[in-house]
Amino acid sequence: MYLRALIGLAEDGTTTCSSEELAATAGVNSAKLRKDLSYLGSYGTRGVGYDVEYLRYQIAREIGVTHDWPVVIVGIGNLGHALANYSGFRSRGFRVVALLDADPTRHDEVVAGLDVRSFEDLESIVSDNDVSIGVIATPAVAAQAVADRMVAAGITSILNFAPSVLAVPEGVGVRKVDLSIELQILAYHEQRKAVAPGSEDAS
Amino acid sequence: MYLRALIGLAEDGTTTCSSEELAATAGVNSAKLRKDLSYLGSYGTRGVGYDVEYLRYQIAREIGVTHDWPVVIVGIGNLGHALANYSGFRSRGFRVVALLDADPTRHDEVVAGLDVRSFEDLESIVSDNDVSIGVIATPAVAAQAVADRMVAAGITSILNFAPSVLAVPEGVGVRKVDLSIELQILAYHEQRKAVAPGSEDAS
DNA sequence: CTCTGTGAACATTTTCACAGCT
DNA sequence: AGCTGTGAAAATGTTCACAGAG
Repeated sequence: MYLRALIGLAEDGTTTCSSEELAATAGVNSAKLRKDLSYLGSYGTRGVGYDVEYLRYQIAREIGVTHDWPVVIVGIGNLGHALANYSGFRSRGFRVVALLDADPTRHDEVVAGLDVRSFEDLESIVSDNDVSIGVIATPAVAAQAVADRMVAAGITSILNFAPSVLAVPEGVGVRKVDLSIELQILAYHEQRKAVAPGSEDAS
Repeated sequence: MYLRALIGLAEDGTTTCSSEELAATAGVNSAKLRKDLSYLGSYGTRGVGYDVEYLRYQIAREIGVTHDWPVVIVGIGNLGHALANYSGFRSRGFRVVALLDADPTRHDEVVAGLDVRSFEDLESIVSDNDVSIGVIATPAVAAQAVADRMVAAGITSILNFAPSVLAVPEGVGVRKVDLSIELQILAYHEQRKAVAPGSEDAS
């Protein structure tokens, strides 16, 4: 979040910023921002603030986005399509090296300049491109099998868009994005507003 | 999460479950699950567990997904496309009533059985369908303007996929989904593994 | 005099552990 | 006997408030 905020400031031509400004841009409290950044080291200047470019580089280095990470996407339905075309990945240091789908009728398609390949090619793609991050955009029923195969092929981080909890071995990282849960959270607050109008936060 | 886990159990024919089982399905600790559910009331039976259907209904009622929520999606690029077609919304009580895009060349298109309409129609659509939830899938630069217009039209909850922090009035709920941040978190853990192999969690 | 970096205070979340219901 | 519901404890996260650097 801070990295993105810094990139935004840099694009606006800002060279220096205070914790207050950066916190506002990122949408957090300035004390929290300073505490968070303090864990990385002392990259600010007292009485002045932070140098945007310098801090940006330090954060990028810390979180490991100074070099490209090759990524494979499995499941080229609507969501896989969108992910393959999502420019935010490329601009943030991720390079989609392959799109895989179990459905052979999709293997003709070219999406985002890559042709959709067979899921059978997973192992060779992973070893050839040294891939350690996989994205699952399949239906829920297929997700666990895809994850197992990814892990067997040597992938150690999985971003899961399927609405299912994945069981993976120790040492494999999984993050889940569930679009409908986000909407349900909004609906919950909507309902509360309707029932008891008054105190409500905007987070 | 618990609701989804319960739906999964119900589909498998399970009629009763313990906090241990449900927690495992949802991927959390059983004590946490019991504490969470206790805030809703005492819907379990000591010595037995929870009735799947009963608990499912109680949670659905609590979070407000017993009736349909009309939703509008603004920005029908790749992501908007995917969201419009995402079956998870419909099955979880959300009904996409309109797809809007500022680009007139897209107004011919029919996506997911709905035709893409002009962003100018926002106000009438919101009032005609009593919409209180809006989804922003536009580029970052357009997001704030779209949000402002949504709020003016009467929308009080926004799901934002654009990588920008939205400023909204008190009382308007915003949730943000940033796909590249999730990948960055995985990359961070990958880098840590490479540097200092050993203790690593699989969350 | 301004703004960072940080110990200490405060707040929230998670887990433990067990009383008590069925 | 088995499992929920829940106080109390532990862990974690956030904010305050100020010493001290520039």
